[in-house]
Amino acid sequence: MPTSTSRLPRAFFARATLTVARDLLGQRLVHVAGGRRLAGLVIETEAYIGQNDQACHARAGRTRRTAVMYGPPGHAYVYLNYGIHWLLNVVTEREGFPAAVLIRALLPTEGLAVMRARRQRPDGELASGPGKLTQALAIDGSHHGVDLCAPDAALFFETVTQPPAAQFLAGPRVGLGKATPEPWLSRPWNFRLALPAG
DNA sequence: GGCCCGATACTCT
DNA sequence: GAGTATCGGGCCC
Repeated sequence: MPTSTSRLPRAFFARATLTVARDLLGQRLVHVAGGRRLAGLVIETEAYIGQNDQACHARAGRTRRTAVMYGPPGHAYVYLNYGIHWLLNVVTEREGFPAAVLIRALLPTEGLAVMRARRQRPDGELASGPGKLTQALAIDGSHHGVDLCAPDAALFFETVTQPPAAQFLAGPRVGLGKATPEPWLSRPWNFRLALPAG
């Protein structure tokens, strides 16, 4: 039972990326697909901040793929990784500055039956990774560039007034290739909630 | 439980 | 043509 139905406004995303990444933990990502709510609490995020960040896709400047990251905050930056997996990010900071938060894991809360059918995996692996959660919530390239703050958006974040009891952890970003130089490789820009039993 | 490795397609050099 | 913000199967403890 949702404790609130208010959506995270654009002002939430128009802040420092590290702040947004931390504050997104415990909030709810919702995709209304086929008339059903597919939703989960955000339990892991990762920040990618600006052209100087050598792990950020915008490190080579503005290209066709990264143009969305230079746009207004609150929009979805979705891209295909390894030719197989869609990864969902939310654009942050002011328009013109390329930065985003990667949503890396969710705790599924609504639409479990749909997610199980889509994933064909144990419940603990429905959305426990960036490629897994997009498959579970039916998020793909068609969502690239969509405004998550639009009143009629089918994909959006909801405010959770009672986040789950969990320990907050920060650590280095995951999955960066060896090509990523220091200090960017070890910046603790990965944030997660360690839930008691999982 | 762990490690290794192939899949697969898109972006930019 | 190389590299990639991953996943899951196969294999071996």
